[in-house]
Amino acid sequence: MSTLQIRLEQKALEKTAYVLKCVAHPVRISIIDLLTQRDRLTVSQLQRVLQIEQSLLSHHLTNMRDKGLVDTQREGKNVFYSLTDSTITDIISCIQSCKLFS
Amino acid sequence: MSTLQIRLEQKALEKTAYVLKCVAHPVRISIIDLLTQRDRLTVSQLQRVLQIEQSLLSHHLTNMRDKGLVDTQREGKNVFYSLTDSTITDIISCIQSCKLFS
DNA sequence: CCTCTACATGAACACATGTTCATGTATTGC
DNA sequence: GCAATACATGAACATGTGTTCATGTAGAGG
Repeated sequence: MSTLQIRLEQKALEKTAYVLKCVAHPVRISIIDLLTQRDRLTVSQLQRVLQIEQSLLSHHLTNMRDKGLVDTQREGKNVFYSLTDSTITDIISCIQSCKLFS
Repeated sequence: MSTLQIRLEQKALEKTAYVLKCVAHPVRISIIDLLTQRDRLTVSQLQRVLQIEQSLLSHHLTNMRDKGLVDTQREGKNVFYSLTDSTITDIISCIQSCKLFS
């Protein structure tokens, strides 16, 4: 029997919690779900589906961008959002397969 | 091209966010990590490894219990904590394989 | 240059969360 | 019954988060 210890470094723990906290919101989970379906979407496109106030959506997107979850590209008047790391999707499907969450 | 829509029901979204929010904390991630290594652990055992105040740990554990992440069994003076759903572990390993989190 | 569209930002607020400290409760052994 | 161990709980506080509202900026078209 090996000694019991935390298998993650402090830094990794904090980063993980930091990013997970950002995922842990209904609107932001929806955004991730939508971005796995379309690769990239404008704010307006997201807003049409999510049916929330433009500024609220913008705050959420800025939040996700700050934490490195999404990237942006401006094209004319539009700003396209996309997932920086598509493996984030795995977390969503992982969650869905978890009885705890249903 | 199919129409764009959120593939999760509102209830599922909320439950997912609710539980994820609970996972998203360094101490609680550590607890999950430790409980995947040992199946069940007492508060004192956890405290020895985590090196945090007893009451703080207890609050975190109560929190996790309220949200259905862990179960408890009392045996004499000890209370054993265990994961209710071992698939929660998948989220942790999923996170670790995700570049975003390192 | 004006206006419209698309998006971002900042202040303000209500509310949730993390932590500490003090105290409470359950079980065991004497 | 008393003390010690193991754990839980509650109040209080600081800090963080989600949301709204008002306003700002950037690009396109006329």
